Amino acid sequence: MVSPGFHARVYACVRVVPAGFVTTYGDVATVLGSPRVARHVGFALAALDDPGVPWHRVINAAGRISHRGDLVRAELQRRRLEAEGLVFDESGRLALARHRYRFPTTALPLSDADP
DNA sequence: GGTTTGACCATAA
DNA sequence: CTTATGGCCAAAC
Repeated sequence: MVSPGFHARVYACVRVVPAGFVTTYGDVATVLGSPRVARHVGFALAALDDPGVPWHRVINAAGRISHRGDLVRAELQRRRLEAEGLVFDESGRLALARHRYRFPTTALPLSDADP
């Protein structure tokens, strides 16, 4: 992969998140190098067509599921997260502080080029 | 090619 | 707690 598109990088990051943990759009964007492209992380996942990518482990900074109208997707996401042991509180949020996955500072699947 | 759009985020009121 | 606003930048049109 010599010319990784933005989507491909998003998928690579999400693929790293282990089961039982979650990450946020902003975190993924930050790991990719720009904390301001959080929207594109969601945009990339919206166009996702790879069952190997655990898209359900990506939530927003508030610890809630971003459905943006698609409640069906949100319910599926919540179900998958609960199946991995995550627990939502009464407000529909989950303990981000406990389950947030920390991306390694090195050895990320983005090392296609050196800064 | 410019314009629109978005599974967001931080801040302010 | 909620709503409003500005910013951001890669795809789709």
